[in-house]
Amino acid sequence: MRILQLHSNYIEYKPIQKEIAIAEETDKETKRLEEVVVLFTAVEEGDDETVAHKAVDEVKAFLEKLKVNRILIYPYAHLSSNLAKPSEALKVVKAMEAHAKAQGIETHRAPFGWNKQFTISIKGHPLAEQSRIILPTKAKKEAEKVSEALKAEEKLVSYWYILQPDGKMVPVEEFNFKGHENLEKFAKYEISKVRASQQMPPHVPLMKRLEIADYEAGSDPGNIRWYPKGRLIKSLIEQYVTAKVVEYGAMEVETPVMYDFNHPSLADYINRFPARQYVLKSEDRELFLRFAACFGQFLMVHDTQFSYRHMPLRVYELTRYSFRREKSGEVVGLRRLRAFTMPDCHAFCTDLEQAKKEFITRFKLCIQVLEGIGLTKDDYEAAFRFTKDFYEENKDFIKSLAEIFGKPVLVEMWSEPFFYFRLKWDFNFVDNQDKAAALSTDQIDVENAKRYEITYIDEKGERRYPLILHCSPSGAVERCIYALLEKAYKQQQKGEPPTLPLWLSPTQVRLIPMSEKFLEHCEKMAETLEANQIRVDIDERPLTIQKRIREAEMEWIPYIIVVGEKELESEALPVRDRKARKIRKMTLKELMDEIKSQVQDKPFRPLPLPKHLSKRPQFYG
RNA sequence: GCCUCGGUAGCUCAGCCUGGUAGAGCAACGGCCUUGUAAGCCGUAGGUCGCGGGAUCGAAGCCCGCCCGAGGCUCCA
Repeated sequence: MRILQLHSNYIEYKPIQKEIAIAEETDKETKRLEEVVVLFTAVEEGDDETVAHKAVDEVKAFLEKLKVNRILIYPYAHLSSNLAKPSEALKVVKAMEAHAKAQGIETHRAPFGWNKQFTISIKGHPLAEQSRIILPTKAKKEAEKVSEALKAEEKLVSYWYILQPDGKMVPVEEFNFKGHENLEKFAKYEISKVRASQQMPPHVPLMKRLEIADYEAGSDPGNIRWYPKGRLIKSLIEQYVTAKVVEYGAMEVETPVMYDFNHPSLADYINRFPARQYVLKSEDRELFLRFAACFGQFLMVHDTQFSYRHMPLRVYELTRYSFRREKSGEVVGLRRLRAFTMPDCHAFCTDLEQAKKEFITRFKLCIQVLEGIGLTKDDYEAAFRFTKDFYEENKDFIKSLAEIFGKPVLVEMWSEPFFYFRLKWDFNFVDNQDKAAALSTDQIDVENAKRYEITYIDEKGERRYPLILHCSPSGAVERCIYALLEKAYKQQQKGEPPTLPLWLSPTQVRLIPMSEKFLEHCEKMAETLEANQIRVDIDERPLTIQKRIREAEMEWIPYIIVVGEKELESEALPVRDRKARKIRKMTLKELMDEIKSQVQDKPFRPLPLPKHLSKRPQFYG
């Protein structure tokens, strides 16, 4: 809303003719007001009652200064190029009038929708002429864009159970959680939303101190800056997940990050997905940033020729980025971001039988992927979510999933379908604040093929709609890193040294020469290690050994070797092994074999920083 | 988004209540030390006290608004 506020000796105005259909009724008499503050007001798109109140409140504060208590609200479109619809504008203007009257201000209002003639005399004092811009509080503006799914979710009724590996389903309040403390925390988090956090999430100081990632104040909250070490870790996980999904049989593609809000299939889908979007304007279009890879892939497959012979048809994209405009109070560290990297893999299946089979393949794939990243079943809990109907018809199938998982699973059952899927599972990491965050997930989608007009040709030559499985095999990559850091912190709380998996450690081996004399020997060792695809660096700074050891330990470096006189003479190196918490005598060859055996099936990238510590900048602290 | 708390040197923080010359440790930089497995010593430099406004002779400090972060609420594919 824009207001031109004029402290006037008098104003005279006269309605001449109606400009729009919804113009208010009025007589065409000349009106005159004296000693009045005139508010020429333009109502803009997105303005609402709250804005009207805010505007009046601001004006009121001003009136008190001027010691005036008479206003004229004068609708005046020419102040803005982004006007609200007349019907909305009239509502807002009326809200201003009502609120001003309620505040005890003598309030007059010129009719809305008329072409008017006016004469005004403005007082000359410094405060007589002012302009104001009142913006809607963000909440209100967003409320207009909240999807139907979000609204539906508010009304959603869930029934909670624990599904045991043997297939028995027990109401959650009857389940004995002994030995399943993590599941208990997860269930509480999901159901009662109770949590007892006194501290800030430990991964946040860790991600900063380890120079992995940090907040970027120059962006929107939840958009993260990645330092070289973090970029390496993230990149390795990205490569790993992609390799596993390709191995499973998916075709990797790339699709746009932004889409037309008014595209018919998309607009409809957005309303079935419980998330908020970033919206941006470009020329006359309203675009939104994707929150998953579904759009691009569906639009692509819509144009694809395929039959039952090609199915299940598997399409994959690593979205860098997916955007979700989470509530600001929810965005935290690497747990919940507004821009994140998510592998998203869809499988188009002929029928429920094929979908179920594929679902099981992917379920196993996800367990494997997380394991590779460094998260075992002990680190996360599973939730299965489905409609009652689906469960009744597919009991054995759901039981078989629980059996594969091998641990009790939290079940959320809905009496009616609210979303576009009928069955969904997710793996959830429970962190040091007892909060849960979903990692891998898969869903059976029964709606979107129709919505996007995706069809395949069946054995009889007829067009049919496939079922679509949506899977993120690892969940957001940032969230995996969050889970690894939180897990490391848990280790530390138990008195163990915190570690990252060896294949993700930015430095795998650090060499510390006793003095310059031994630098050359270190260089040779480093060359050998590098030739074997091991990330090695050399701390040749003129600091004490103790200090350099300490810093290497604080960086969580898995292997540290001090090189001095003895190492020139002997093959046996004193390797400080972080995990074993001791110095192990071994040859370089033995060390290399040990490392290779641990990282063999994982991708490799070279050291992301200068090899020599003396050449290395400090990104944080 | 709401409520509460916080934002002071690159980092961690003191100073704020009770207004009057901006502090420490770590890091950086310069030097000494030449080191055998988690902090050696001395020195130098480093600050729009988050941003904007207000009251005051005078603001890091008091008042108001905004931005960012944290905890809680809410929400969570």
